[in-house]
Amino acid sequence: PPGCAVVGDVISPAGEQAVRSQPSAVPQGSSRFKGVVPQPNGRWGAQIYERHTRVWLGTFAVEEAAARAYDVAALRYRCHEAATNLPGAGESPPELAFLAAHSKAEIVDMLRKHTYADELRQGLRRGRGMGARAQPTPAWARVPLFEKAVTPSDVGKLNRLVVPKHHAEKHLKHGPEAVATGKGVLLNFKDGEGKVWRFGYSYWNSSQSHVLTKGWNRFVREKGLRARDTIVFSHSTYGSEKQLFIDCKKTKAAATDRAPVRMPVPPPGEKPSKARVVRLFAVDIAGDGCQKRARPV
DNA sequence: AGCTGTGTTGAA
DNA sequence: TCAACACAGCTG
Repeated sequence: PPGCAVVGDVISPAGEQAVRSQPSAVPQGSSRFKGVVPQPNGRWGAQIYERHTRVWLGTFAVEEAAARAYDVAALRYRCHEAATNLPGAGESPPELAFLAAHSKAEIVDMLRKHTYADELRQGLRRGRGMGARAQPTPAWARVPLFEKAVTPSDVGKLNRLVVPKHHAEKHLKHGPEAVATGKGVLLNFKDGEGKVWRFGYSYWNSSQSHVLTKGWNRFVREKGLRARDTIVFSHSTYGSEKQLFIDCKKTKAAATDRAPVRMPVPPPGEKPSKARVVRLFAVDIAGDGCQKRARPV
């Protein structure tokens, strides 16, 4: 049966880009959706406010996608009182449980990376109601593909990882159409914690190199990846769906060169939840949630 | 070079 | 709290 390939979408086939007739700023006027703002290039941004500050939810090619992102964030931030855009939002108890099982920062991160749908689906599959956190795939369920010790430029400002040619051609083959268009593909990976990462993967003629591009810098930041650390690629052993994995082996850091690990888009007023978070039955129990609370105006 | 997402403002 | 507008600086 169609096992729903998770592996790669072709990057926006360019059919969706609305034709911009007027070069003036913000030609779109405004959106009919709450939390959705037009971008100068005809795309759509999504944002939600909390505590006087804006939390950016990412940009989207289609207005409805931005509206959906706002809905998801609103359900997580405001629970029942959430005013949502699209019909049916918030009517799925499993999704609500999934939302409750993740911190605001995690949900926002998924929205900005466009991995929310994937992670929700996988979370629900692993299911069990509220326990729907991502889970690591054990080593025995994977087959190693290749490793690379990252170079300074791999973790620098270039926002790209050079994949050694022989490894790329053997393990990360992408369709010829993707190469032809020069656009590349988007590849989903999972890390050791079961978190989904999405990277652009393309071939740069200028440098004759296969590279992981879009999304790579985020991975570097969040993992605190530094030159000479090693990243390991693998894929699942079972199923024909080659779920890809990426993990990093940090080199033993000298006491002096600790890298500050920055967390992704920490919305103000909330602690990032990566490392040790107070969690009970997979639910945050810090003052983050939607418990009833006296609400003086 | 183009785009994202922040700075900022004024209205609701 | 919210979106309009402008644009610095990040990203592909």
